Amino acid sequence: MNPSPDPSRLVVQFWPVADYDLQSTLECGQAFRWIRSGAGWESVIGDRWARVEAAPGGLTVSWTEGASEALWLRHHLAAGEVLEPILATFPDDAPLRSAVARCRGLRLLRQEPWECLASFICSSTKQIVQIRQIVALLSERWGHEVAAPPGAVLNRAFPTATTIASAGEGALRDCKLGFRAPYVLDAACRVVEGRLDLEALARLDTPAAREALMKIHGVGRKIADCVLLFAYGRQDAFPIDVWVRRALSQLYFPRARRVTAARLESFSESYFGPYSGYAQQYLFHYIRLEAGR
DNA sequence: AGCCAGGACTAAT
DNA sequence: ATTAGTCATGGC
Repeated sequence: MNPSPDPSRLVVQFWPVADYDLQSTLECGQAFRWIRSGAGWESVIGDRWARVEAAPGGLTVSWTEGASEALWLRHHLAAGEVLEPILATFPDDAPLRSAVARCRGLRLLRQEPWECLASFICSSTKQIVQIRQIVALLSERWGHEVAAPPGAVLNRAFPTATTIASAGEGALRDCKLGFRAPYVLDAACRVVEGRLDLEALARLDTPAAREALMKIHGVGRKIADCVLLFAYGRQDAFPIDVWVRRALSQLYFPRARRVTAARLESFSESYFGPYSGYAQQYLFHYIRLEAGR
């Protein structure tokens, strides 16, 4: 069953794209399966291997299947999106000016809903390095092999809901999911049994889709918003985690002793505009970069 | 060694 | 409607 990798089918293209900060985009904590590979990164998107490297004026991209255009990869990377008008909608304030100055070109990826959902259920009270490790373990043990060139750093897809559902809780705990194991299992069972239709979510409005996601055990407001933003392109979704809460409190309510979650939520809904989710990701990445210095 | 991590759930006010 | 305790596990 080994889809024998055929190096001759490796396609390499240069894509001209303005305003693309590849490192910020792939390492800002929105996705967990882009792995460093020399001067670039590798991943498996759906069931296709891909590699990306920053180049002057754009991206050098390679893949192994479907020789012509790789629209799936262009879509995932948001390489056709024009960033300037999005950034122009941000409020003109000091925090966002600093954030954009620091990581202009950061883009929101468009991820597979199931992988995104399962990954973010695993994210609860975990550091990003650990989430990446969990996702790698799950994929190595339970993902099916995909065609990849010799020497590729990874060659397995993220496991399907069907596979996870049949894997069992113990097998998931072996991948270091801890107390999140039954949550991911529950989500997988819902998908397999048709009680959760991830494709149908795309046709719901954002509040209805959020409500449906939050019915899954282990999915609260924050994780639901991550899935809405990173998988369904709902750029008005605004995930508030510990870092964003810290950023909003310090940068926008510096005098307040304590800011409630409800206050931050209503502020985020009214202040940041139609691309608030984009602004959120700039603030998230920015404050983490600052904290790491 | 102790605190924190892209939280959510439950039980108790 | 808020609040404390609990859940695994590892980085720093």
